[in-house]
Amino acid sequence: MGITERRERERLNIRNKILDAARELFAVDGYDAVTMRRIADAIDYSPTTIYLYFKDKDALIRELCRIDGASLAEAFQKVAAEANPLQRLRAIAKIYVDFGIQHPNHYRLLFMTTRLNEAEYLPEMGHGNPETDGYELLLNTFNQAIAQQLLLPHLVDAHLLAQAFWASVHGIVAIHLTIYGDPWVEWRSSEAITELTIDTLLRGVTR
Amino acid sequence: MGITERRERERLNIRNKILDAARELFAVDGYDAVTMRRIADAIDYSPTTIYLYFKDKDALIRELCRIDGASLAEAFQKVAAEANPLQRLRAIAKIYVDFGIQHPNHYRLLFMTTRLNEAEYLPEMGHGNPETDGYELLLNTFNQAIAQQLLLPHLVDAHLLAQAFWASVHGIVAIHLTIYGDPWVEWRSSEAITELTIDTLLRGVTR
DNA sequence: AAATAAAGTTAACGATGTTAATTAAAATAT
DNA sequence: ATATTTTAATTAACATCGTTAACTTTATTT
Repeated sequence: MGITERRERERLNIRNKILDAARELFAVDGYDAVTMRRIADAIDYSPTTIYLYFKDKDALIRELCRIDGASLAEAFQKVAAEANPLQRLRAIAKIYVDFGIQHPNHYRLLFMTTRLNEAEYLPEMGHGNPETDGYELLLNTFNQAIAQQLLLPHLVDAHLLAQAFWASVHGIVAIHLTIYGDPWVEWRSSEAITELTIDTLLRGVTR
Repeated sequence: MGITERRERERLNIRNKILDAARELFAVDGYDAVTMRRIADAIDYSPTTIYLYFKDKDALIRELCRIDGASLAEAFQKVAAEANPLQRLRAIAKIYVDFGIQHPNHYRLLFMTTRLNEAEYLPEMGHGNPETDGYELLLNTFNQAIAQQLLLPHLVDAHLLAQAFWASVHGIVAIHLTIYGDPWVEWRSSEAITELTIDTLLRGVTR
């Protein structure tokens, strides 16, 4: 059955060519700059061919971000080895902010847009996914911090803690990707903001 | 000269009708749902008439948000009366989050999109503008907190403090307007997240 | 009443995502 | 080997969008 295998291989090949062409446009100029016709031009296929490999533009770019988000998921995996929960929180924040700043358009799609049909994406939301993995890691870390009695005694809800922590770090990235640079603010560096935020949060949450 | 006055009045009238029609579409369904043709339909004018009153769609909706953002600017004005800087920070955060949750599409445009031609909008960025006013208020508040020696002695940069604070609060809203509700997270209420965040930040920043 | 200025409309352009109908290519069956 | 069927890809077209240019109507001024 080498014949169906080859076809599968060819199919995957074209699919990857589409993804690569889309990535080049997307990473630099964002969602709107990726048009079906420009992708098609880049790979010398007709625009409609893309629909044989992806349901629509949204599915294509979501897949792109899911794949490229693996680097974030990996970084999260690595940092899971850090024994000290509080140190791990620091590392998570840093990883997260770095990813957002270095992959602005990926970040925008992953964390700054509403998924229109949530139910459709639920199946892919298992392990290996940067969104779910990141939250899981954060949750575990806070649970351990609670278990090790590092936090103030009234702080017992790991979900609440994780979501507050996430919101703060997300805010740093989100601001960096939108209003950062607007001339009516004397901006400090995102690194400085991150550092102050983490210091403050950890100080505010520990005994 | 009652004639030019009346014309001015009529002109303003139509302008407002455009804004009202646009607001109805925008507030409920967001930027993309506002099309020139739908606005035109709603007010019984041709689509191109709108261009006699606004440079383009972006200018129209930005003006809309500037106007409606006045409620936020006013709320900020009121809270400026609060004497205690730390209490004022609490109030600012609450006002900010409330506005974002109650006017999601306005918030999206004001704080979650990049202004394409920054320079063009600089003139309107004076007083009465929710963005600049809010930041100014935040900055003043931190400066007072520093002056009153309420903060840790090494915290002397009001800009840095304001930006970190803003980022955290913005993150709460931003998450609420995008991934909040995604079923792979056991969400806590935005009020709870806000409260924990403010408590933690204030505890982390004060002596 | 004629000339001028202003306001508004119609028609059209160039994009975009996407679907339906059609053709080309490849694999399978006779 | 040839005919048939399945698969892959393309062409043509649609609906919608923001926007511009040319034209028409209405109001004001001379």
